[in-house]
Amino acid sequence: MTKKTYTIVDLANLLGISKSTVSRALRDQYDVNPTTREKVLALARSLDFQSNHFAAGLRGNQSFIIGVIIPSFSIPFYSIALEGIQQVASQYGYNLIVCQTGESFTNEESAIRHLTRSRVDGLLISLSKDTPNAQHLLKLKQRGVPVVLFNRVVRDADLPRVLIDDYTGARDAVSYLVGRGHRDIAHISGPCTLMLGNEREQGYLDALREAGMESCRPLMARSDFSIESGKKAMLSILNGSIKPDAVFCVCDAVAFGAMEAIKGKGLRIPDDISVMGFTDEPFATLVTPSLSTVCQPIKQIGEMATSILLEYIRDIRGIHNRKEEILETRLIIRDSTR
Amino acid sequence: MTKKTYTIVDLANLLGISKSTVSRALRDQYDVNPTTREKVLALARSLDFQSNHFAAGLRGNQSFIIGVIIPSFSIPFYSIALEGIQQVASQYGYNLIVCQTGESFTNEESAIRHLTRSRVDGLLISLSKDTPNAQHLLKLKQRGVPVVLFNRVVRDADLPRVLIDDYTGARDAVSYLVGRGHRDIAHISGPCTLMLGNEREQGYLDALREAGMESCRPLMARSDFSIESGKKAMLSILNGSIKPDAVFCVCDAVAFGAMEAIKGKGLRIPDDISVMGFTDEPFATLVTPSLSTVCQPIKQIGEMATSILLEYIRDIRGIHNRKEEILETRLIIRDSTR
DNA sequence: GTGAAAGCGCTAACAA
DNA sequence: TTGTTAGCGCTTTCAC
Repeated sequence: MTKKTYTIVDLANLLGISKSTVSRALRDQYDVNPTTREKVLALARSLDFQSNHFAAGLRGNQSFIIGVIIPSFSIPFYSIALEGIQQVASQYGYNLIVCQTGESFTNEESAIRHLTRSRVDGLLISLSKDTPNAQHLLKLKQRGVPVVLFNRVVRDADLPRVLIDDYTGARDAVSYLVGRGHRDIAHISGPCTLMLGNEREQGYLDALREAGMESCRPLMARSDFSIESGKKAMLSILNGSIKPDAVFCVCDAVAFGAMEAIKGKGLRIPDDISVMGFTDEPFATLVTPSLSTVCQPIKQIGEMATSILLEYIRDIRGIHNRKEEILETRLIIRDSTR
Repeated sequence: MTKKTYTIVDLANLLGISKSTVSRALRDQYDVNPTTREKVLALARSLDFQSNHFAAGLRGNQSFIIGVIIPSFSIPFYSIALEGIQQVASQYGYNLIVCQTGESFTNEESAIRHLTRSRVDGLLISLSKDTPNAQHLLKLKQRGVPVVLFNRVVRDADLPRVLIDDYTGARDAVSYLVGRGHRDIAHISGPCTLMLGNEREQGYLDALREAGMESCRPLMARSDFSIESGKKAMLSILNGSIKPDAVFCVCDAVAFGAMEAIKGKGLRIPDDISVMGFTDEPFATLVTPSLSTVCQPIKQIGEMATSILLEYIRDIRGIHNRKEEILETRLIIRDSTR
């Protein structure tokens, strides 16, 4: 029933030559008689022959697969980053196996185990919000598995990584709010384990300090990266002792949640409270009012992380020659800030 | 530098037994002396041994990989479906290689070639909007590659598939609008090649007919699945000879675009025009006003497609015993309809 | 209960 | 330029 899938031995027998010659002809990289090569190629085409990637990989001790670990498919940032990752990967003949952790450290660890067992040639990782430290990553490093981190890292993760300048992005955003006359600027920050959360918070604090303003507890709340938690955090600020006239959120999703909370209280955006997000996901333009935010070059982050990983894998760059790439952000003002 | 990765031969040598025994012990599925097994397992644990998936696959002629082809990571439907797919796949020890076509038929064909070359054990496919027919899929079928289609199919695709009842979903939605007193209901439909577009359009037409209303050209426009095209289509309707008091859109993204167009014209939603979407993506609740829509069990679609594919792969169901699964939708009324 | 040996499909010395 | 041969790491007869 099932049509047989051909092997190079089949081709060799059909042509009355050896399988080595077939193998060589197929990869045109060796001295093969042009006539022979043509015959092989023609037969391969007509039989729709596809050489077995895995057998080749087993032999050459590589799988041509890159493992990607992300917190969730449903975070638009990762959808877009994945497009960049896939583009570069497939350009070099690599496939992707993508695992999502659902923001759980345990799942992250098992994903790593899973992928190394599948003998991926390298790993692209964006940490879960629950990941407390980089122990599991350092183990990978010791084992010599090429790893590049992107977007979400923890402080002690001494591995190649592609990040954005979270600190400056946040400081610029808050400075902008200050410049527009806001006095009581609230901040909803991210999980304290991830560097991105700390950096953005520090940017917020420094922007206030530079303006001679005090930061104060009642205007600060912590969330994760979900809409729901953004809503809750905003509510707690709104119910606090000081009424904010602006809020800077650790990410767009949290900003969306904050907007819901603000509207729910019958307050107007931006008249009563300005809202500033971070990332510039596609939906930032679609909410009402459209969201002012700090734009990240998302796709480029994915592309760059992949390029660097491929440099390690293809041994262009020594594995212990750690590389860090910091990309710039850009402030985008829309209608949620006055 | 790089720590060696161990093989079963290493374990065997270390323990002074044969690699066959190690192999058997590791898979606890054969008669192995409990003591021996314990020794093997203990050593494997302490060495952090991970058996080579591909070598096993090469031997057993399977890769434990499922290929997934989707139009784009950035369509929320697929992010969610992917979660369901991954959940079921990993439960059975399968990995996912995901390719996106970017809505291009050419890319779809090359993704298929790519994945079969990688010897995936089966394929989960949702067609691109440009795919004109099912020729390429039938070729897969002839080659005996297990394939399950989901969500987006073309009419002549005689393969196992998981769909929703697009027709009924659409008819119910439009009937609801009729029942709420709307008289001039517009429709923005999808690409005419995909069944989903035709079915939803037919549901729209039949709902009107049942109510004794005429459908008319000026109230119908075609789009793809993008926000931009939804906006453009809505604009063309708005500039037409008949002013609609409601619009039923082929999907949520198109509805978001339509909402932008309507607002841009200074019209109010739902007071002047009601808007109805299809799918119930997460952002349906976040736009203003929140979007009334037809809810699909997205994650369940992914889970079910994967379960069925696995049945074929694991030969529980004969490959020529085609199976079609049609899931129900549910109308969700929010604030975009009056 | 365990070992020896063959073989999955491919690549890469090494010979010819 | 081509063929022979060994072997990647694993599973699975077939003996013992």
